[in-house]
Amino acid sequence: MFHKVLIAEDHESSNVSVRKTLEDAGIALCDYTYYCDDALQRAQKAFLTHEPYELLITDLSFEEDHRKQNIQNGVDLIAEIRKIQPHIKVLVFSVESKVSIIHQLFQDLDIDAYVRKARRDVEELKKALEALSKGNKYMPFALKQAVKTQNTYEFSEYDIILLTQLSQGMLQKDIPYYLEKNGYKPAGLSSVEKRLNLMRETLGCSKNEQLIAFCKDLGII
Amino acid sequence: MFHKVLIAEDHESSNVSVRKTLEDAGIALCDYTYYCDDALQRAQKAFLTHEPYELLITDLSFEEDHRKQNIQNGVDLIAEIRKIQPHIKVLVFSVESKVSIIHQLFQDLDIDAYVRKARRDVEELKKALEALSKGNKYMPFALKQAVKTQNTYEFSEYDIILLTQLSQGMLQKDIPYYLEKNGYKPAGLSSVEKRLNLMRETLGCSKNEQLIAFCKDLGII
DNA sequence: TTCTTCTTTACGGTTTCCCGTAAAAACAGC
DNA sequence: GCTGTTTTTACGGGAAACCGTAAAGAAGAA
Repeated sequence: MFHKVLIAEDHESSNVSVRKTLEDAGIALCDYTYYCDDALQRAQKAFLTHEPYELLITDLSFEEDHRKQNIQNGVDLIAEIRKIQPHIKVLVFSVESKVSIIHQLFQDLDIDAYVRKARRDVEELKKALEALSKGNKYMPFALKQAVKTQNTYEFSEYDIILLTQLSQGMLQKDIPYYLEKNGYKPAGLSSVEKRLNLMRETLGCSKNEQLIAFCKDLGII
Repeated sequence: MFHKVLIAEDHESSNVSVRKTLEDAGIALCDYTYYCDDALQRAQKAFLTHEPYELLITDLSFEEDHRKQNIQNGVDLIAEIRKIQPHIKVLVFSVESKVSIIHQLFQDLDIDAYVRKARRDVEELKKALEALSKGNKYMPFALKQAVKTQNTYEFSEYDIILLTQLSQGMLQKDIPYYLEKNGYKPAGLSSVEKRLNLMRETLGCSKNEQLIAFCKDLGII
């Protein structure tokens, strides 16, 4: 089992639970922070004093408040800590449920475990710790419970620009001008129409209003 | 301070933290459930044996899983428990941050406290318990401020029907038929147009897409 | 280069939406 | 009953969106 663990989690209630879980698992030395910058600082210090953390447990989203932060989310935090300590194990603990996003964490950041904040999350945390301490990865429900809906459509940056502008009240016919001014291509009205049509078609939306509502629900815009 | 508290919270980690917070506050008798139906059942039983709960702490959203539930969210749970025990105090503990939704909880369900899952949530829980035990309500600071500055526009049931239908892809011109079929008045297309126009005007939206996005953000639809 | 293929744009017809005006209906008070 | 007010509906012109098709352009391969 691990000896020295670092927790980065802004929600106090989650932070407490993670700590308690580690305690129950017999991990005595566990430090915690509510901000990414603090976490990085602690990791740096621990590494320099030759007492590095073996495991980082972090959330993905951190809320902004009065304290200005350089690092504002878990992904960046992981990247920064890995720069100074490439082989630290990482467990991500978050509410995120989109398979594609979780998959990216394993693929791009090479994280070691993902536990979703959900009904049995403490139980899962324990299992994940178990697996990690044995040198295994832990990616539980990720591929099993394929998240609901046929959200197979991949929204491009271009799509999101269109949706954002629409949702901010820009007329469709004015979007070409906006696109051109900001250097996005294609900029023709027909292209805009075609793209919107494709999105509606793919997602089974008959009108733009429905499309906007759908994307709002997905948190894309 | 309270003597008997019931917790309904599906996330195990949050559930644990709330329990620990109550414990620290010296509340010995605290039961917890991960499902709404279980919570209702316990409340019923406690009430019938003349040992009712004094306080309900509940989340708003409960995730579905293999266990089919009659009650699927905190709002319904509160309503059901209040049917049998109208004066039970209620503290809602949720990630919801939309002012309009929280405001509705106080207004329509007459809840006694709201604590948002966030950076200092355990601290806030303690304060809320303190306030409640003294017979006070506990509102997040942001809400008190926002109550005044909140957009004065009151969404009627009729408005929400229009917005909902639009967001589900119904053509504007088909809405009169729908309204008439379901007995809503007025049902004329002009009335629909006028109402939508008023909403856009009042909320500073130039297009329906923007209106839908706005209302999605507010959590109205 | 030329040819092919794919992407982007331009254009026209149709539908839907937007908005103003006016008629019709509902409602209140007398 | 009548009269004035408000709400609802009907209608019509113009703008925007929608949709199909065809032309223009870009990219790649021979």
